[in-house]
Amino acid sequence: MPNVKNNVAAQETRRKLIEAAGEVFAERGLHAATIKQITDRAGVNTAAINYHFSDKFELYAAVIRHALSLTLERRSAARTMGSHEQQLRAYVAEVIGDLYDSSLPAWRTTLLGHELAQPTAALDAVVDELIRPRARFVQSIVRGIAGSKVPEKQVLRAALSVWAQCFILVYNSELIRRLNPDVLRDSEGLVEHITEFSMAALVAMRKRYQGGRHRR
Amino acid sequence: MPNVKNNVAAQETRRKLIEAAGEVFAERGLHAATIKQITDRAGVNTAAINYHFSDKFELYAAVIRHALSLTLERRSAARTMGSHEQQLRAYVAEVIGDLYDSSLPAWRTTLLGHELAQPTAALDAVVDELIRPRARFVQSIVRGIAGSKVPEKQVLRAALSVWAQCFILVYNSELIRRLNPDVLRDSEGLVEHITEFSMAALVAMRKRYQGGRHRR
Amino acid sequence: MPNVKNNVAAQETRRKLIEAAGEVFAERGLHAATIKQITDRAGVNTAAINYHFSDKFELYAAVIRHALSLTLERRSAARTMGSHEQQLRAYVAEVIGDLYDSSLPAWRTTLLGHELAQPTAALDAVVDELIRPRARFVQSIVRGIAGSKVPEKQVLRAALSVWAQCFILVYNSELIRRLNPDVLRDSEGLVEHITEFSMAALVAMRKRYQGGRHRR
Amino acid sequence: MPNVKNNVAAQETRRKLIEAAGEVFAERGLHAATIKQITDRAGVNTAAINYHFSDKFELYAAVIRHALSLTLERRSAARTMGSHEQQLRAYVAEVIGDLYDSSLPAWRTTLLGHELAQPTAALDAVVDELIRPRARFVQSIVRGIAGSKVPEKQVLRAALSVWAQCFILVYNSELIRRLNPDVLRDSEGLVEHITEFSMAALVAMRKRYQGGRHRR
DNA sequence: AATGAATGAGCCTTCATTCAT
DNA sequence: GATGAATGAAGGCTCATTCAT
Repeated sequence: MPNVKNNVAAQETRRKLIEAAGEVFAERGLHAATIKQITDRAGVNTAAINYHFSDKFELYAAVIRHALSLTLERRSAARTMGSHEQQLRAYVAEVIGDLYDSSLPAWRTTLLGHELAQPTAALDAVVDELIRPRARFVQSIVRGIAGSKVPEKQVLRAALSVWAQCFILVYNSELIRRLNPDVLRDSEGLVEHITEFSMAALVAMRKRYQGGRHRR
Repeated sequence: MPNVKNNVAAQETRRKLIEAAGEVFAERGLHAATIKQITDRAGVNTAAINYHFSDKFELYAAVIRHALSLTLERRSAARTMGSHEQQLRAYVAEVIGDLYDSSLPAWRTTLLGHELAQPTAALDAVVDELIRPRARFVQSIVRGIAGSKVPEKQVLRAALSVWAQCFILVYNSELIRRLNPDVLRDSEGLVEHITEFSMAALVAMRKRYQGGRHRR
Repeated sequence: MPNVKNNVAAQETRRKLIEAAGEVFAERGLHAATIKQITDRAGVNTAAINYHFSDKFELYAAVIRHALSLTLERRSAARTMGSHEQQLRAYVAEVIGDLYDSSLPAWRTTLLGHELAQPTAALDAVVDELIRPRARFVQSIVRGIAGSKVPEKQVLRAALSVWAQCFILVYNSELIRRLNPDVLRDSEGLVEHITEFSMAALVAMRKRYQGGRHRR
Repeated sequence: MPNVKNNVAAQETRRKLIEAAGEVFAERGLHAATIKQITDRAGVNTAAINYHFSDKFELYAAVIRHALSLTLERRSAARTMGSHEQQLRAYVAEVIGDLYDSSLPAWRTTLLGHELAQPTAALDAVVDELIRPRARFVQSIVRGIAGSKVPEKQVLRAALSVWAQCFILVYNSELIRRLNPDVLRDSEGLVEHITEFSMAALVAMRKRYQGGRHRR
């Protein structure tokens, strides 16, 4: 039977390690980060990683899982209610809001961005649990707005167009910051813009396919 | 001073090293890639890297520069001619065409994608020479389409929306392939979609700001 | 001062540790065996070894002492009775019987064999308490059979010849098993063979030195 | 095409490493020996082991192979000539002579003794190339002396008796030295003793089975 | 220009041991 | 008496780099 008090201390050590590892992995990447950098930042001994996570890669996987759970917890309950436009706006707000939620560690999106660019074995979980469901959700909204006349292929492309505008901001925010830091300052303006930009395009798409007047 | 024959051989060795390094860096990333993997693939001795590039990082920088030059050479002369819509279409085609040009090494966009996600000192060159000019060019097209009434802030956001749709496909193609491989099959369809989607949104934006009827 | 109940539990833990350690040390050797392997097999906590034996080497010494005591307990009372040949047979049976006594743990002879091949500080006890007394005893039997005319040097050599035949079987049984597994199947036949083989040689030696006809 | 001069230097480094490793492995055993102890004694860098032998275990295997080849080279050409007794004497002299050949490194038999007591993956080669052929050869000599009437089972046991007397001296010489150092002083006396002791026993065995007077 | 050999620095990991409970 | 947690020391190995040729 585990000692309760020690168990609490152990959980605290795990937490400190994951936090420190998240920062270091985000700064340097999986390979360039060293165990010593992580344990120094966490204020524990090097061997603690082996004790709590077996090895460096298992720690990395735990960090990714943690980053994932933090992001998933933000899922808005309100995003399936209201008009299509309201749903779209809610979704965009949810995704972009990730960037501005100061209660979440800043390394989270950076680290997931790395993982998406340079997949390790941990990628599958990220895609399956985070990316794909969001992409699917966008597809359903797009279908709702564009109407049933638009062929599936076009819906997929349009969903990609919508999703890309959000994805770029979250997972390539460092690049955006370099290109155009001002654009990130106004979170609500961004949400509004992406929603209107996409709505206009989707409504036009709907019209194009209404009454068989579509070109292709 | 090296004689001509040796110089030719040396150039050939450099070329082989850059080619091999491009592949290995794209597969594993800067830190995880080892010099031995690169020299083995290039069929040369380990010491050759230090001889030709002084160290591993210089080789990496040379590879990035090479990838950059290959991409920049594709710049279409036609993209500044014709109507705004034609210009937009030409631009989208140019960027997306990167992915489908089989005369270029496949590791090129992957490697640049890594660099954008996990910047090294080489990032500045990539942003300055490749990304920023393209972003600026998109802004000018967007301004042309949206008209002078639209505030600069909105133009920047709209340019981001257009640019994001292309960027995602090129520099996160591996992710797109996982999510929805079919969408990448039809290059021309993609170009057409992005152009129409963006045109519709931009035209709507123009209209919204015409005659002072705009909301914000 | 520990109470009785705990003391009994403590003795049980010690016993389990020695048993488990015997097996693991026999399988892997002193250095390759790890404390975790031992405590896992014993079903106790890692710290138990330090608590009961202060350190790994003390545990090893305790295991050797235990193996020694198990072997010494087998000493046959009958081996000093009867004719010289009977004594010899009794001795050979006693030593070889070690291998076939299923009430003893199998790791015992293996472990002692390791210790003899790669001495640690524990070797002295093994030689002093187990090996040397047996070697001396063989010498006395050989002297009894060969008679007083045979010079001491020859008796020592002959004792070595007798002792070697038994020693090999017990402490290199794994090697014998690889070379000729059948020979180990018939314990009684082995005892009989070694006795007869040695008796014939010793009797011949006695004859050679009788009446001053010896060569050297 | 490898540079000849460097190649010679590389061979010299390999030789120094094997020599040093032989000593250290013999002193401490495979696991207790450290790479640093070996490279320090060889006067080379730690990484040299990786460069020349991949890893510690491959070095160990190379050392065992080297020890084996040194021992095998001593195989006497004369041992299959002359009478059975002469053959037996030649064989015993060959095996025991191993111990007294000062041109051979002293760690050789110690190391092989360790390997026989605590087999690693390298054991197979030792048994197959060194031990088994010698055991077979002893069997053939024993058969020659004992005659065709003696059943195979008895020949195998007798060969074991002969072989054990030599084996003990060579591969447990450290133990013998502790028990009775004098006996090792006179190499020729030992050879003579083992030959005569065994001959007497084998001749007696032959007689016992002649004319069907044997007991079992 | 090119290469085989060698090296120093550093990394991940293991392990026996200790500490607090 | 027993244990979960933590740690310091050390080991094997990898790797970029350098050196001599």
